[in-house]
Formats: sequence, structure tokens, C-alpha cells
Amino acid sequence: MALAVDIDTKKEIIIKNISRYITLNDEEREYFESILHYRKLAKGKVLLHYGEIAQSQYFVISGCLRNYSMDEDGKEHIITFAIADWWISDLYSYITETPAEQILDALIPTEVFEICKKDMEEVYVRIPKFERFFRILFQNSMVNQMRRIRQVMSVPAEERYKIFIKQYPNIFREIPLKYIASYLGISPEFLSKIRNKIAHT
Amino acid sequence: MALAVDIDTKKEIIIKNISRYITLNDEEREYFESILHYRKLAKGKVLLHYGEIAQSQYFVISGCLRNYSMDEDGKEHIITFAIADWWISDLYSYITETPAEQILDALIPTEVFEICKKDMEEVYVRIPKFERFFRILFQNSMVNQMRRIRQVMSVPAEERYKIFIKQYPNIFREIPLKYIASYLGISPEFLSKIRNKIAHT
DNA sequence: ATGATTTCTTAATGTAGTTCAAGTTGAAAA
DNA sequence: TTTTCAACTTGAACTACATTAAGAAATCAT
Repeated sequence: MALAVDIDTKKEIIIKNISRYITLNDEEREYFESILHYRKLAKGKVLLHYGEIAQSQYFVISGCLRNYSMDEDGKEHIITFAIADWWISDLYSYITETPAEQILDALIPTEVFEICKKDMEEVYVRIPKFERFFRILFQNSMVNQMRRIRQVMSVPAEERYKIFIKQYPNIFREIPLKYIASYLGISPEFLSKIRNKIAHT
Repeated sequence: MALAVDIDTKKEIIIKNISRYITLNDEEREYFESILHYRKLAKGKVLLHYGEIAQSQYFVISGCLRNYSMDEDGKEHIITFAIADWWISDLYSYITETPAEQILDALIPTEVFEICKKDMEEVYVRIPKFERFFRILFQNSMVNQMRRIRQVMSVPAEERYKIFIKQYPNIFREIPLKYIASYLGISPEFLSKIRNKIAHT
């Protein structure tokens, strides 16, 4: 179990992240820190099951979460990875309060701060500046999603794989390739062929 | 040219849209209305050229805007359509303040309200409630983008076309099919085949 | 109305990707 | 140690798409 002092250091990270966009005074900062729940997740830990209604959002300190959906054939499609310094929640379920179609779990041992919805709503009321922070956050995430759409539609898989490696230079060594294939939207077999081709050129 | 009274009626629409999420008093409402610039766009009118930095966001009253990018081969990839009652504020260039890689134009005669960035920033300051409104707006857009990613990756083109028709039952009759093909991420020829197949079953 | 331009379709051929099946490697469990 | 199991690779057959090129249909400007 992590010591309290460690956790405080980790809270620094999240505050620093927030401070890039809004300025918090000591009181606000303390209040916000008080609603952060540190959690250490074992590999495979599921944060949001299929059909559950998301009650939390998360900030990742280390490790890797994935947000994925299943199609009728039981095939998994990874929508997002969240690694250090990223916020994540199954927004759809969280926002609409409908059962999750996407599952959220830890691919490797992962540390997160959890913020539950009730607390989050209160933050918005008590420190309206946070509306701004999350507006900017969602704006930026949205831009990333749009970029991804464009990529999936117009960039061939081999190129996408190369871009992926650049974007996630560390994580791609730690997680099984099949997850990367899923994220790239291709079969593991085809990823294998791409890797083979790259290795021999 | 539209009469002032017409424009006021149209401003009603946008206020109604906003009021689903936040409550405005008369003063706030009046102030917000004062920064809305009504524009009637001819077919083909470009709102944002390649390489420009977006200075405005838009609310669509009628017609259809498209936001698209070009790849190296000069092929167009439509990222978003915006039709009646939609905000198109998810412009990459607008958010990041970088030269646009994506072009915004009107596919058919279109009416919009334009809000320029400077005014928008002032709204956030004078009526912080708008941070909330746009946070929710971006949240929702992001969810839509994520759904689209999932679709492009796991749903075959024929199914996607059927979903599209349901989602845009009116617009799909008014714009050339090639744009729909582009949005679906397929070639016009293949869309043609899909349509032929559907017609004969 | 006429031609010109754009849109849509059809068909042939090509390719990026999938699926299936079999085999390899490596790590963990017994 | 051996068994087991998941991750990864390889190859053959297949499919969903793209590309090219041509013609038909619709739209537009004159």
C-alpha cells in the first residue's frame, strides 16, 4: 500500500495538469484534492463492466487503461488507450446515464485517481472554473478523436502502426500486440505481417 | 435579404437549444443574442479555407455544412456534416489556433449564426454558465466521434449507409451521393453498388 | 433547347485486409 | 519437469473494398 506522502506527490501531478488551464487558489486546490481517490489497479481490473452505468471518471498516473467495445461477433474494438497524464471515462455512459456499451479495464498494473460523479457535479457548482477546464479538455479530446477518424479512413494500416509506435513509444512494448491491432482496427495476423515486413526492409 | 423580425425568430431557435442545458436571464440572453451574426450562405460558400486560422464557430439554422480534409492524393474525406440545430464549433483550427487542415463549406444554401472567437471568449468571462453549456456540447460531440470511430472500424459499409439514412433522412436527398460516400469512408462507385443491391432486395 | 459539366452507374481488374488452420514460442501452473 | 495456455507468426483462400475507364443520366449555363 502506498504511503500518504506518495499519494500527495501524485496529486501534484494532477494539479499541475489542471493548472495549465485554470488557476486554483489554496482552498480550491485543497477541496479538489479531497475528492480524488487514489486507486492501484491490478492487471485486468475492470473499472466499468458492460451494462453498468458509469459513476466515475479517472485520471491515469501510470500504466494503461483501455476503453473498448464488443460487436455482435464478440470481437473487441479498442476505442481509446489512456496512459499517464490522461483523463478517461466512458463518457457516453457517464454523461447519458445509460448502461455502458464500452468496457473500461487495466491492461497492465495501473494507478489512477478516481473522481465520482456526485463529487464532480459538486465541483462544478463550488468551483465553476472547472467547467472551463473540462470544456477545454473535451475540446482537445474531441480533436484527437477527429484526427483518429481521419486516420482510420485515409491512412493505410502500416502507416498507422508506425504513427502508433511514435505516439506510444513506451506502452507498445508493455502490452500484447493484439491490443494494438485492435486499436489500429486490424486483425492480429495482419499486424504480424506488417511487423514482419517492416523488420525486413 | 432576411427581415430583422425573421432573424429574431431564428435567434429563438438557438436560445431554445441553449436553454436545454443552462438557464439564461433576459440580460444574459440579450447579450448573447447581440453577438450572433446571421449569415446566409450560397451553395459552395467556403467558411474556412485551407491554411486559415478559424476565427468563428457556427450554429446551423438550415442547410448543410461539411467539414472535410484532403489527403496527399487530393482525395476528400468528410469528417462532419452540420445540419439544422447543430453547432460546428469542433473545428480543429478553431480550438488549436493552428492553420486549418480541414475546410468548412456549405454544400447547399445554408443559414448560420456566426460567433467570432473574440466575442466567444468574452461570453465565457461575462456569463460563465456558457462554459458549462459548451462543456456539455463538446462532451456530446466527443461521444459522437467515438461512436463514429467504432462504426468505421467494425460496421461494414452497407450497414453504415443504412444507419446514415436513418440519421440524416432529409439531407441525404439534397446533397450529391459522392459526399455521402466520402462521409462513410468509401468510394462513390462502391456506394453505388450498395444502393443497387439494397434496391433489388 | 443545346451543349457542357457534373453526377451516377456498371463492369473489369487489383489490393488491403480478413478468416481459418496450423505451428511456434514463451511464461506460468501443476 | 511437463502441461497448459496465451501470444505471436505463417500461409492459403477469401472478401470487402479501391481503381480505372467508360457510358448514362441529371444539372447547369448559354
